[in-house]
Amino acid sequence: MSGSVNKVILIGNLGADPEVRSLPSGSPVVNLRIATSERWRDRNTGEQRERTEWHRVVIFNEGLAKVAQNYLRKGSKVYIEGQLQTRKWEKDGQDQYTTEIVLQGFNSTLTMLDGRGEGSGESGSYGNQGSYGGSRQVENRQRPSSAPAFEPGGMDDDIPF
Amino acid sequence: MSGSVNKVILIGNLGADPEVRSLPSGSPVVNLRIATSERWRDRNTGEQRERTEWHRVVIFNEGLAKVAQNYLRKGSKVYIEGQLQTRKWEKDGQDQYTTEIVLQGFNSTLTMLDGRGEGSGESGSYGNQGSYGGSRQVENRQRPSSAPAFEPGGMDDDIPF
Amino acid sequence: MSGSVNKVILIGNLGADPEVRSLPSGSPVVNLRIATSERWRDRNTGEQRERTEWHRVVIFNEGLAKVAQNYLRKGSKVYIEGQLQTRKWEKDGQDQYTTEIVLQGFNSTLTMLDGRGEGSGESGSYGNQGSYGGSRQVENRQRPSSAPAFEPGGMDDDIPF
Amino acid sequence: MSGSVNKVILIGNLGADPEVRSLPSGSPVVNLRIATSERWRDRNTGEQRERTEWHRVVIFNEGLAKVAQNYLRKGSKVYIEGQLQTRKWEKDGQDQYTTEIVLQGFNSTLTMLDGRGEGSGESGSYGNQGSYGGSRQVENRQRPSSAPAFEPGGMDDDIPF
DNA sequence: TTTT
DNA sequence: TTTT
Repeated sequence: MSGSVNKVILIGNLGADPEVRSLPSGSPVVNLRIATSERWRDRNTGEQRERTEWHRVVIFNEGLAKVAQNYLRKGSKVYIEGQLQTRKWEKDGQDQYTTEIVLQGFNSTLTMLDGRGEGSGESGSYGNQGSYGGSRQVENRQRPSSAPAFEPGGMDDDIPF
Repeated sequence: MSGSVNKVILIGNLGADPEVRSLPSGSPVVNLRIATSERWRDRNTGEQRERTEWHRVVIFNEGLAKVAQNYLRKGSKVYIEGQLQTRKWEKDGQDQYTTEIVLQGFNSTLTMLDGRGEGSGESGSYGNQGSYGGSRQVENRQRPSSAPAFEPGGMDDDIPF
Repeated sequence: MSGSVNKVILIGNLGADPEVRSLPSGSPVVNLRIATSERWRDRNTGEQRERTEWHRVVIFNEGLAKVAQNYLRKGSKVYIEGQLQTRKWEKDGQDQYTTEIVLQGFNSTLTMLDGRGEGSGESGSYGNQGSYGGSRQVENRQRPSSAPAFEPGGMDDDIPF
Repeated sequence: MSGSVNKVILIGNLGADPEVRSLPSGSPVVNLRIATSERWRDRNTGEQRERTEWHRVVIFNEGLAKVAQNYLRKGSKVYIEGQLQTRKWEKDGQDQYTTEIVLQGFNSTLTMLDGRGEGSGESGSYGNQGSYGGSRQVENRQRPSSAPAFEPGGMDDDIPF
């Protein structure tokens, strides 16, 4: 089927430092554990309630994997855009299924929302968020850099809006 | 943690008719199986490849549950907005985890993208999409119906844009 | 037409303190100016480039309007979900059009992404982000608070995933 | 500023055939007019109300521009993901501003939601939606085509979910 | 100017 | 007019 969309948008905090592996090809793959929480007041008891959801994020996109590896730490707050994938594996001869948010290729995004990588503390130096945004966009950007993005006029030249 | 977002957006087709259950409270709960697919050309072999992903959707929102029950069928194309939740259950004494897209409360959406409910054929009469969009929005809409949504002016009254 | 979606998602910073007005009904309306920026490296010159986009946000949703009024300040970073609306007005007898991101009713969201309301400094006490998330969700939440959200089982009871 | 997001998601119908122009560089640029509508029941009068919003979409992304040019017609239903940009122009010596949804570079999407290109009728042959999805993804896809996307295991090898 |  |  074409005409389908599979998109996940998360804003949350890392529950642990990123975990880095390598594909046989040498490409880095980064796994993140991200928590999102919601709070609400119970309608019956009136008390404050909270629910935390944990998400598995897998980054295949090389540029984003490097960003994650270099700038994210336990506690970092991130914005993520990826897609849902469920994979099957076995445990004691029994099928298991794991659903992950995959960042791969176009239409994947990772943006740091704190400039500090606050959290674990034992982090070392991993720069600021600016260097990442730039590097990622370099590889995907397509607008001709020398031409203006828009020219006056458009669909209705006389009454352009 | 506050300041988090957990959002899933899907456009896909139902792999089966909706499955309706009832909560102890009598509220309907609807389960959907939705397929999203992507196609691409293999970089090495040049051949066309396709991957289909199956998603579990659970609708707790009563208005949306009724829409799903009444208007969706196997093959229906839908737009869905919900959130990720993973629940734990047991099988043969072993923990299992299932991740679902939950439509519940505010910020959940379900929109039919075909006016026919094409697919199974044995569908019977389940109306058109218009009746749903209306009914759902009735219960959530908040703009005072008699007042204009906007008045001229705003942050910079003289140079409003 | 049914079957349509109109959604804007922004993460950016307020360029000024929120501007609060009141509808004839007494309901508060809050206007925000939000900046989003992107940086990239120019393909030809290799130099760093930046583009900032300014957005007009209008909050009709009462709960979110109060949050904005109480907790946001110039410089605050926010996540916003709303919809596009263009309104027409006149200036010197000439039609003008202004496009805004409207937060109104269901499917609107405003989330603070910094816990401090940093920015202007002369802010006074406007609490932490947690108090907002809760209050908003109170008015929209629908899951019965006493019942478990999920029961084991689902569409395929034996092979639940 | 880094750490910002500027995203628009639309599902709507074309109010007119796509309008194709060319940049000085020869790259095609396509303008679309897209309508989104919402219906609700007036709380006071109880009558059905409808509001249609018209959006200007500008496609700079070459692959998506070709898809739009070849497969979209007046009446076509599309899913669009782009970003907001407001540009300034002059009319009778007075500043005017136009806000558009721009599809450009990574993180832009255009998906046909009807397989027919229904609408104008005088369309000629513009294939099916499949050919587009493929071609677009070819140019952006990054997963190594020969390697499995996932290997069993992950962050917690023993308790993988 | 679309669509239902 | 924000932010880095």
